[in-house]
Amino acid sequence: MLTINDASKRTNLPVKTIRYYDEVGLVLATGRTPAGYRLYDDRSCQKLGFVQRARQFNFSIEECRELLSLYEDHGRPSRDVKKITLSKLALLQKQLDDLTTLTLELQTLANQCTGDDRPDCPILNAFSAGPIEAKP
Amino acid sequence: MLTINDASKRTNLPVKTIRYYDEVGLVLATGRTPAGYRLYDDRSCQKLGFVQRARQFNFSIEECRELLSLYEDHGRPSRDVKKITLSKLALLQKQLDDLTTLTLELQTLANQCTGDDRPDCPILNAFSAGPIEAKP
DNA sequence: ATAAAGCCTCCAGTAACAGGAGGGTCAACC
DNA sequence: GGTTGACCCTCCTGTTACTGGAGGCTTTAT
Repeated sequence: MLTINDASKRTNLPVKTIRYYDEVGLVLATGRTPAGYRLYDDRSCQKLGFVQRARQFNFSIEECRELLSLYEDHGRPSRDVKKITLSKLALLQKQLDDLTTLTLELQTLANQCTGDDRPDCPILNAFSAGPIEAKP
Repeated sequence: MLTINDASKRTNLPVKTIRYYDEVGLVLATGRTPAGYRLYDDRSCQKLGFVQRARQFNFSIEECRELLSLYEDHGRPSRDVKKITLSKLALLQKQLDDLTTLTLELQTLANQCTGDDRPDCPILNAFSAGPIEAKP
């Protein structure tokens, strides 16, 4: 059995985060010492790692909870997991598109700006006037 | 002079948001009626629009404050604005890269998953095992 | 006169933790 | 046996940029 610090070292998750996951019931501590110290075993460390990777994929805590329960249930059809994943993927795709547009527009503005002592600035002009048209 | 509702209609910002910007001192109401109603003029509406567009470019409230003060100061060198913009651009680029990698990896996993009744699922396997290698 | 719409302030909640205060516990060392 | 130092605990606050709602004026229209 590992202390929270050992579990932290094994998973590379901050102690605070592990405590938080316990608090919200996402990954519960396996047990407690008589003094109240949290204890973790291999299985719970594995779950912590699972959550960590899912979080890196932008899955929310609630989505992680869902994935984890599917992960725990060995009879579940892979269809369920794929469905969640695909909807998350669609969301990521939209974020990606938005961010790309944003970056392009801002880049256009930065290119147009001389960046010298003169006060005239296309960036501020664009912000004060309205939506931006990016030139290719 | 416009009421907060009129300003909201003109800028397409929610009333709550305009009130919030006043509260944090980002765009102050021009004045108040004897009854305490906020009033906005053309200039403040223009500032609201400015902030709205800057926010769409992922500038934080604090960054908006900075940009707004540069915007207000007509003698400022465009260098200052460009500097802020470029550092923001670098940040956006990193977000973009991360998101791209993420999307690719998740897509790879989704493709590998049959999504049927069988319980075997590459997505969950990957999450439980460790980092993912995307196959081209 | 009254009803509806609009305005106000203040409070709570959101996501996912991070930081810190105040205090108990454990192992080692002298 | 005492004491340091590293850990651990809970509880509280703060973060970002709002959103929603309660309770209560004010204005406008009928």
